[in-house]
Amino acid sequence: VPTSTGIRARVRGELIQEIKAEARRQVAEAGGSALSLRAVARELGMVSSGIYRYFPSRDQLLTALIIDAYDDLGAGAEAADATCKRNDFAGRWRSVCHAVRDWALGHPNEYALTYGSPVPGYHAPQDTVGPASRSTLVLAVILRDAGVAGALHNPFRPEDRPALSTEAKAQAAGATQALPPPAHARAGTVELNDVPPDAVVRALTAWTQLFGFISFEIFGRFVGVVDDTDAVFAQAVTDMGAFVGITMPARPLRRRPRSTPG
Amino acid sequence: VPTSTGIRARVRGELIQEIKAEARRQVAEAGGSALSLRAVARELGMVSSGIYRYFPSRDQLLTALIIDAYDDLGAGAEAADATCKRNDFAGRWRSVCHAVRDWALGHPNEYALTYGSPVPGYHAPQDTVGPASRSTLVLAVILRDAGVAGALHNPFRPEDRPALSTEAKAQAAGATQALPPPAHARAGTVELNDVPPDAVVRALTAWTQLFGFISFEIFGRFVGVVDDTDAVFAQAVTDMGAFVGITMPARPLRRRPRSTPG
DNA sequence: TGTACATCAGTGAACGCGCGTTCACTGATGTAC
DNA sequence: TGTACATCAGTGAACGCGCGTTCACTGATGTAC
Repeated sequence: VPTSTGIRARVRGELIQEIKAEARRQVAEAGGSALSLRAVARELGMVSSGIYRYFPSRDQLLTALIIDAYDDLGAGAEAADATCKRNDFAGRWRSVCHAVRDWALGHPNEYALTYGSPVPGYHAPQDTVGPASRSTLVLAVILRDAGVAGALHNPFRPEDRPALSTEAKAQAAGATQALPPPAHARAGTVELNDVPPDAVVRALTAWTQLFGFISFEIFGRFVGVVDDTDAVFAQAVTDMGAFVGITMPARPLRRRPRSTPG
Repeated sequence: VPTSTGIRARVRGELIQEIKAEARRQVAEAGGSALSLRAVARELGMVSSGIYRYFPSRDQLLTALIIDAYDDLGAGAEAADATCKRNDFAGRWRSVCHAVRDWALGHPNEYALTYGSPVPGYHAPQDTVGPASRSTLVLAVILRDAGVAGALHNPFRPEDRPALSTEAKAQAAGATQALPPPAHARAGTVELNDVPPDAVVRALTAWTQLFGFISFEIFGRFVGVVDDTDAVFAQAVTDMGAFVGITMPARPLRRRPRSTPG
């Protein structure tokens, strides 16, 4: 019976987790480029070369962290989506957007690792693209569901409604096909056939806005301009939801807990 | 006569420019954290310690580059704005947004330096905040001018118009006051008294969208999703201009020149 | 115009640091008969 | 159940690298009388 092999494998798995946890701690403190195998080993009471039993190189450890971060964010987005009634598209949109921001503010350096400028000298391998799209896919599914339910309307007054260029329309069709199947095969490929192309383009725009806001907040762009970022973010989520075409009823502001200084 | 002193000062100034140019080249190639005083000196045929005659530390050289980058971007935005008739708010909005993106795509690593995740171990000093706000100020002035001219309308159909939370409204008032005077004192403080608070909040949202899109494009988020980023960006600029409240007439797509592979 | 002195640019050696990765090794843990 | 062997985890020394910064120095360039 290979139970003894199982024990070795389990211990090995646990140590891999410990290494990642310590590496994550370092990334959280000083950013991705500060990740050092020697420092990780030191902290674990190990000699530096010992790490090589578990990760073949620094880059592979970094890759593992990045994949975990994407998966963590994606799981958070999926969980936030799951708390809402399926036909409450405004609620789902809000819930997922706030979950993405909450995760980012809770893990600023992991956010920087995944959505900031790439770590110098590191190039992401193919394995990251599945997990990377997981959170985006949640938003895409909301869009699709709203489209299928006929709950997407162009929200602009006729006289203010911008024309959709033929080139942008073509891109909307392309993006519809391009959505990859989710990492853990929770669902099949997302088809956006029931979403009008102008709404697809506005959704792409909203997608960039969501992460643009979060990046600005984490990288300090709002200092001296906006202090109550909770309020402005919530308003932006509402406005952009409406912009995409979801009807967004008013809702009281839910705040993030703030850490109280000693 | 101090003309001889003048000569020394001029030569000194030129070498400072050469050092910055070489440093910029390195940043453009490998990112901000790869900037090395030794490498700069080497490339200039100088011994590494010689640099210290011109910059007291690596961080100060990096700061100089960052300030230059902000100023370059800001000057580009101002120039783009200046090409338009003052009351052509749609044209000014488009022109400035495209100028910001053009600059960013032309200087991806300087963009990463300024709008990406902060360089590890580096903390930006106070001198950068003036230049940093220069490009933003151009957008703010367009918003103000449109407001003063009565050219801002809430573009949403009444039934899709999101409510403005009282907290967000308060932030709009704050942001109005907070806009700093421009770096080179081209104009006084920008007052947004004639811009309705909901439009101010939507403008903040559009601001984050602009840089969010550019960051996604430069950091490779669109790979496999959108290929004609020119088209989608132009559409996003149009849609977001309308979202803010500017009437955006249709306009043919102007493309960025693409580099043709050898 | 000519000399004495001060300023400044650039040199070269050195300090001390931490890094990723390799390699031959020692024991301990598990496997097969 | 007991022994012989293979696997694997972790060690410790070493290689070679590039970095930021300091410091005492040598000449050349400019200044003052």
